[in-house]
Amino acid sequence: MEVVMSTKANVNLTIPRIEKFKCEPGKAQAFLWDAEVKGLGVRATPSGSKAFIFQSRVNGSCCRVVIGDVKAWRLDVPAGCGEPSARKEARRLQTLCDQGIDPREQKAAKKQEAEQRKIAAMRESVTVGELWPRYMVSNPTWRPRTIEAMEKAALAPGLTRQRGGKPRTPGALYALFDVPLRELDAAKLEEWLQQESAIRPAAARLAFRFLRGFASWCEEQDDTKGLVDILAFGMNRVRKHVAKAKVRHDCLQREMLAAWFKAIRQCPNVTASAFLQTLLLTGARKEEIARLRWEHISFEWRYIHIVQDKTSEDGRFVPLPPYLCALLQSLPRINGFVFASKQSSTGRIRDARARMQEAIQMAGLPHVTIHGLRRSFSVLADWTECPAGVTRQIQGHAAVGASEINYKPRPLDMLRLWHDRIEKFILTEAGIQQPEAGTAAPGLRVVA
DNA sequence: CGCACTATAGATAGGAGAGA
DNA sequence: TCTCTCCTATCTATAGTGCG
Repeated sequence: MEVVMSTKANVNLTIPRIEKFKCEPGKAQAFLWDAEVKGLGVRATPSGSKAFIFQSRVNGSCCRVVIGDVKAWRLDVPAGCGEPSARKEARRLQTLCDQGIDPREQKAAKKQEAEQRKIAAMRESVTVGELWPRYMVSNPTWRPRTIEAMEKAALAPGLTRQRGGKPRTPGALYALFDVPLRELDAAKLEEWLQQESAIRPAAARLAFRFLRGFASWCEEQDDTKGLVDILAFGMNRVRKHVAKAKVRHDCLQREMLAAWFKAIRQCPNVTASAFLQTLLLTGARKEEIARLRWEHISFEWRYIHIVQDKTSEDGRFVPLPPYLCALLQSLPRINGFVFASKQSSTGRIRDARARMQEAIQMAGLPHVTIHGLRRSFSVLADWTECPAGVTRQIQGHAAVGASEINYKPRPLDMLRLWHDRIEKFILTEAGIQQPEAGTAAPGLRVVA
């Protein structure tokens, strides 16, 4: 684009002249050029703003640069004075142009430099807590449960419990929120882990994993790359402060079955009683059973359809052995849930631990958790010499080993054969009168 | 193939609160 | 009063993955 030069004769710029100078009505802009310094001028616009500009040619093309507002810049300063002025600036720009340097490029370069300095300053000081919110929204594949756990790890102090009014304890990660990313090194991690592991080892372990994920993410971001000492997370001196996960082994052994069944069958809460027995007799996960609906059970074909979770997946089909079949059939139909509760907001059983403990106590047994019932199923199944793969499939474990990973799911009939045996074994050990071994359901092959 | 490790999902424990 | 829910803190289990 060609720059139109002013037709007006150059005048000696003075402060009064600049003040009087105005953009004529109807014109977009007006120029007043200095006679003393070549290229220096004042540009007025209809709105009344006036700025010193510099206009010249560099490498054959026009070049106009805004020096600044006339109110901000002085026209001239006495010789030898260090202060900046419009005339000085224009002379400087002219020398650049004479050298073939485009002042606009120089300006852009300076601007970029300033931005880089700003980023550098940010990098110097940005803290874990400042970046954490960005990290939290960075991965849309995280499930709600994961996000909840991460939020809890990052929980700030000052909140009150919804029940009881006590203060909530801050998350294990929160202690690091003030730490600049640059200072998140092995020593810092060690110090933090030592403190947190002493109070709540498992929570600290979880928080450490979240932090590690966060650190990898920081490495992937352009503006935070290279700030975290990512190797520190793998160092032995750090990792030795991460507590090992403990493994639970509590389980009902065969010789405990009689006492446990006797106690649990006396439980006045028939729903809780049936729920706990179902857990033992299917080896399923607590929540899988708790969310069972009547339409998931076929008494005709004797199977239970265990739905994966609310998301999708069609889950798995497990057999419904005779005793369990009769037990579930006897339950009252209160709502859509097999293990219904009138009090629960979800409409289904929430927590059967109290009944479990009661039974354990009544039976004089050692402590067994509800998840222990799931463990018990596979231990008890071993007594029937049921193939491990069958037990895993009934329980919904992942397939193990190459032969099973590419496996063809066993037909429900085969599972039923074993499942009936397992149930029979458990009930015999428990000394329970068993229902007539009625007609087995016709072969229903389900390719799940 | 087996193991170790990470990421994700879910369970246990304790206790306050509320309804029958 | 009893029994169950449900909130919170804490811990464990399982799937997925990479490596020797």
